[in-house]
Amino acid sequence: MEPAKQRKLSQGRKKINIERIENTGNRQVTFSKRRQGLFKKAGELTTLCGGEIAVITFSPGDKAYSFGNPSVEHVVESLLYPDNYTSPMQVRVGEDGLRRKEQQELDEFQRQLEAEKRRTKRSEQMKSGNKFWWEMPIESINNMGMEELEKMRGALKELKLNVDKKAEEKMMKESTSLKISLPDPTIRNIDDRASGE
Amino acid sequence: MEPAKQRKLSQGRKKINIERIENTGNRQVTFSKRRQGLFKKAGELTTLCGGEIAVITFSPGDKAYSFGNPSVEHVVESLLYPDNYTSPMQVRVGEDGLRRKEQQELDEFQRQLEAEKRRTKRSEQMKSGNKFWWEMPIESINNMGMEELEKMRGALKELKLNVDKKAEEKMMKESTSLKISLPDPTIRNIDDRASGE
DNA sequence: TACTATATATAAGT
DNA sequence: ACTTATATATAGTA
Repeated sequence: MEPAKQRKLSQGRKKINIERIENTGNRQVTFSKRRQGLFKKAGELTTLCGGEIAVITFSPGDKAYSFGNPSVEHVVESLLYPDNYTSPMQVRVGEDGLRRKEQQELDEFQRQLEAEKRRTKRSEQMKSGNKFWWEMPIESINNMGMEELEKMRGALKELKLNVDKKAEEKMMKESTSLKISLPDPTIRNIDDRASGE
Repeated sequence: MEPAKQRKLSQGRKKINIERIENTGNRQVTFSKRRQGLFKKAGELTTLCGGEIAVITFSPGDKAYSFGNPSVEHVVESLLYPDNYTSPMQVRVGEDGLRRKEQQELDEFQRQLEAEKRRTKRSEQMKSGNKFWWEMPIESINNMGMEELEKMRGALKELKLNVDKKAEEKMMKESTSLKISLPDPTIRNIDDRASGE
């Protein structure tokens, strides 16, 4: 009744050495599978142990994948800005219930932005240089839609005012004991070339 | 022939549900084991497939662990600044030779700043909602040192100019065919815990 | 920490 | 994408 069984359906998993897989197709498949496995484990780890985690990888094809709990950004910033420094991205909005809806729109938009940034292919070398969050890549501004641009514009204006104000306050307060001078000239130079004000 | 076997040396691995481990000691042990496993897998992935990877986790005790190839910083930056982006502070200082030196001082200083921040231990908070970084509240501005403040001020000004400019460009261009909406359906690879590609 | 029985991940093959 | 045999990871225990 039974048809002759073909020898073995599979030889099962074989042992492999941990070294670069030369076959391109194979490499991609393996990356895909293992990335999934890795993300799954990462998720399990946080669920089981309650820590935070971020995993970021670039595929051989240079595409970015990431997994994060609570979010990649959160974890990365926790690493970059330890201490009680309140992370700009994570600032509390709490008591002002009014903003919640707006908030969600923004979050959604942020996801888009991030995604868009990631979508682009990155180039080989990253010159040294350190970037701060408030040095937003011009590129991502280019990618913004009108609506978002306007929102940002308004917020930025307000923010700038606050910063200017604080800067001056501190300047007054610390001017006596301040030794460094991250001097105005430097900054003005930059202003100059852009604004011509 | 055999002496009575002591029950079993081990019942072996038991199945567990993926949910928070309440027992503290257990949780720590599990974190430790699984973190090791995760990092190992991460390493294998890059070796096998040649991509890049960064894994960052905070233990339940809030200690930071990370694994990266070639390095965490490299990968994180690749994610944040995909293209051959040059930060605003470094942009086009070229034509005016005079500014180069200042530029370098600034960069160096910034590096130090960042290093210093990293040294500190982070605290636990940041529970409630997020806002966009460009809607940074005053409280975090208050926490900034003078140097950082000044630097931010410069960058911010430039950023604002860029945004203003872009906003106006777009305004012109899109005023006829207003169809803002969030672009692009094709961003699958991010925040996509489960599915594969 | 070290051990082992078992749960899970996954290399090949289809 | 799906399957299967096997390699690996790991929960509970000593």
